[in-house]
Amino acid sequence: MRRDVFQAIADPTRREIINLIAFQSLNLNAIADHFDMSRPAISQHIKILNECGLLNIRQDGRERFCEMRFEKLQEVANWIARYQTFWNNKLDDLERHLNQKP
Amino acid sequence: MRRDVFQAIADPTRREIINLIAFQSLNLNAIADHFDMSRPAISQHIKILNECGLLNIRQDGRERFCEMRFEKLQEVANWIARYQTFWNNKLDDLERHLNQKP
DNA sequence: AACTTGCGTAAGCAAATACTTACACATATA
DNA sequence: TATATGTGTAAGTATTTGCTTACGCAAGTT
Repeated sequence: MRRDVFQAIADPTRREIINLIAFQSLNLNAIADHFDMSRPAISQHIKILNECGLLNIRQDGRERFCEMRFEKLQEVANWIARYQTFWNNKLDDLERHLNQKP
Repeated sequence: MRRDVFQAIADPTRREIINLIAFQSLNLNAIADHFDMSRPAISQHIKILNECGLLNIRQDGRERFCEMRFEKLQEVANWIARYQTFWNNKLDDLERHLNQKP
């Protein structure tokens, strides 16, 4: 059972959940209300997001509030950024080449 | 059968392939040599990467060279950037708060 | 104390995934 | 022409995934 960020954000439902809690923390039922899916299904998705560090769960009485953790998403951004730099330079070179006076 | 970038980069082997061709285009066998896996397996991974637009295939005689296409990876970066902005502001606010003179 | 609410988890299941081997086929080389 | 090389694809398979329903349990409410 792989459990990394790339795997976690591969699922559209989980990306939706991230989108929901990114700007406000919500409890599990509030999240589940947004989906045409059983509550346990959402519970399992949240478990996965939690296990790979994309969210924190704050217990408040019988409710559990999901709070986004951005650092892990940043890891993905960093992975992409490696190529981004190289690619931007390549595009710059191309542009310079095209702008060369004949 | 879903076929989007998030799904494509979820697999570690495919991320490795991206890493290999990001800086130099390689033919299929050259890519397959890097893995403890059958050539057809790699062929299938490349098919997926191709179908979701992460690479181009340039035919040269009997060889097929895989060339990275960065734009699709950029889509993932953009998705993350939405939260990045929000999150950075939050961190800035926190920092300002901590730096406040008492 | 009984009931409601919010949730986790187990069991079951269909579909997807990531491989394998076997084969086909075009392109180069002898 | 015969052979080697580079590759795609089909079929088979074990494992993983994403759901479901059923149940249990602790925290609040009556």
